[in-house]
Amino acid sequence: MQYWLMKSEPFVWSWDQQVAAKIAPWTDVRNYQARNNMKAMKKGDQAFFYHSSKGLEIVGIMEIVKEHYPDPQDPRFVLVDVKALKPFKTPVKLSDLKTHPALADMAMLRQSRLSVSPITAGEWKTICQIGEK
DNA sequence: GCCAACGTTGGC
DNA sequence: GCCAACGTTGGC
Repeated sequence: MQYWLMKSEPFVWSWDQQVAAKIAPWTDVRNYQARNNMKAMKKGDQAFFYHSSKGLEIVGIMEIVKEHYPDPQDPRFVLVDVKALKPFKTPVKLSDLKTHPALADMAMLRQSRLSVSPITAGEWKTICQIGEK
């Protein structure tokens, strides 16, 4: 199983909307590196939901329920379907990620503009421990 | 609102 | 294929 982090601006698509929608496609990724990460996703993989621009925190965990398929808006890009699994008790702030020594190599920190990035198993565990406190 | 860090575009 | 100019993302 692989782990991911997916960013969304909450005023465009928020965690609460994701929860209400149950299963929804992850749309509007227009970056090839992010797309390639989406193509690498397998059914059953888990992903953090991160609120960018406003919030700046990981708010919960999602599961990939359908692997990549062409984006009808632009066939060069793809969609995956995701489902909210559970919210964090304590959202994990960007500032927490930045200050934690075990997370210094996180892909999203190294490349802040990448909207879909891989998370290692170790990073996943560390972040979940903070979020479930 | 600013700006750093990228990514994309288009002329050559 | 290079690179300057421009556009976008996203934190501050």
